[in-house]
Amino acid sequence: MREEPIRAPAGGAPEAQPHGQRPRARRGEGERLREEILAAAERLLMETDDQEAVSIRAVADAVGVTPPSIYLHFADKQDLIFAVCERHFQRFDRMAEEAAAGAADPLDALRRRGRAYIRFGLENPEHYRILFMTKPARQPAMWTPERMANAFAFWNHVAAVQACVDAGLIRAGDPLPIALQLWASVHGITALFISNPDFPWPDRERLIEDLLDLLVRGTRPGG
Amino acid sequence: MREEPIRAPAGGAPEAQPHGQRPRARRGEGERLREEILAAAERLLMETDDQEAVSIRAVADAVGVTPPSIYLHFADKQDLIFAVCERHFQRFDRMAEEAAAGAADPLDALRRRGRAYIRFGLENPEHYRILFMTKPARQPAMWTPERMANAFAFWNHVAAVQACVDAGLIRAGDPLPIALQLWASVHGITALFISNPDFPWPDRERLIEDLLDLLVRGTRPGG
DNA sequence: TGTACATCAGTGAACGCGCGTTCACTGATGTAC
DNA sequence: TGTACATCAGTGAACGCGCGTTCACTGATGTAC
Repeated sequence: MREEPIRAPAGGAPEAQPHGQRPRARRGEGERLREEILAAAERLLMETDDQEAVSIRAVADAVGVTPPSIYLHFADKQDLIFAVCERHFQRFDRMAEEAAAGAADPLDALRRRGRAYIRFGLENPEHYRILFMTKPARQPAMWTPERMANAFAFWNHVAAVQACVDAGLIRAGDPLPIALQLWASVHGITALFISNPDFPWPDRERLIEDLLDLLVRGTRPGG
Repeated sequence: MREEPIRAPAGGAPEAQPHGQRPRARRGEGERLREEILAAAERLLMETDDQEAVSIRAVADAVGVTPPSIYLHFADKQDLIFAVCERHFQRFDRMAEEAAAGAADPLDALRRRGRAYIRFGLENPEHYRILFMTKPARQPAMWTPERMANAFAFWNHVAAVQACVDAGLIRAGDPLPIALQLWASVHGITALFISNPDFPWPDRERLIEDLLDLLVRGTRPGG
């Protein structure tokens, strides 16, 4: 069942000529195309869950523009793909905050953040893979550690660890290494699930909760 | 500094004709080519640390054979690449056993195994990436969970956890979930280091040891 | 108010790319009788 | 002992592939004077 390449609706025109569907932006409004490209690429990535299906040509087609136009707004394909994922992950920050909102105490909040992290990764596996599992050689030049850290609200995570330390729920000390260790662990289970869905995992939810238990016990003070 | 494609030494012949370097195997000895292909591919993968550089053509050239010959022994490229990595990882089993050999107690042995796992992954990042971080769609058809589990001596790992349970060093219960949680965590830090070497990690060795500490504390009995 | 000019937002066509894989074939080796 | 035949271990040539990206160009919009 082959589908036609996705195109923007042709409006009211009964016979829309190729690429005529989209009116050229006025001067100073070139940024609008950037938004349309991001939206089209995001939709393609969600539909296919495969970054290779999000070709420059497919995105251009979806927007109603020719391929070279993409390069007016993005340095190359990886730059576009990462921008799409980065923008998508802005939702994670909000979700983590919401998850932590009803927490009984700082430790419970940290736990809920971890659960939200894993869940968000599993719900958006291709986005997750692109941002956190791409080999360095394929990362765009402008993909800095700071951008990556922001993508999953790393500093809020560190603050959540600090709150536990302040409340005496995690052994005293620099929260940064502990935050990194916890991140590594929840990344690990997320990444394994994503890359190896057919591994004979026991109940996933249970495994996640047990891992969170283990991590919480491991960070207890007075160890 | 471009290099010529790697070729097998031409022996003593002053003018070796193309593909004439390698004598055709006798009947029943076709398996020898399989070994030579694996060896050449392994060498290419080690030299380049990039599975895309290990092309069918490059491997065939290195062996002194034409590309279609590869398909006499491997279903496709992924099948070859995974076979190379799987074979390479057989060394890990031995390394883990050696690492555990001098342990003071079963918990120390488990810890040493974890350290060896991370180290082996970091020393062979492309192999590790291929076996444990490849997306399902790119895994060869015959890459089963059993083969993956064997690749990193999973059942020895489970036995090491069981030994801790038996010695009362890990809380009683099914060792399998605990083994999976520990695996996920050490995978996490390995994978993060591999995919994000430029992240501003604090001292890596320290971070690894701290994570292992955390995991050991988290599995303690009487929590 | 008119107009030469600059700039912006795109277009159209093509390049270059080596790659994985397939297909029909061959020449040497062994084997049945 | 000779020979027709089967089989094994390869070869040679080509297909198909859409892809990312670049380059020279254009037409509409705005602006200085």
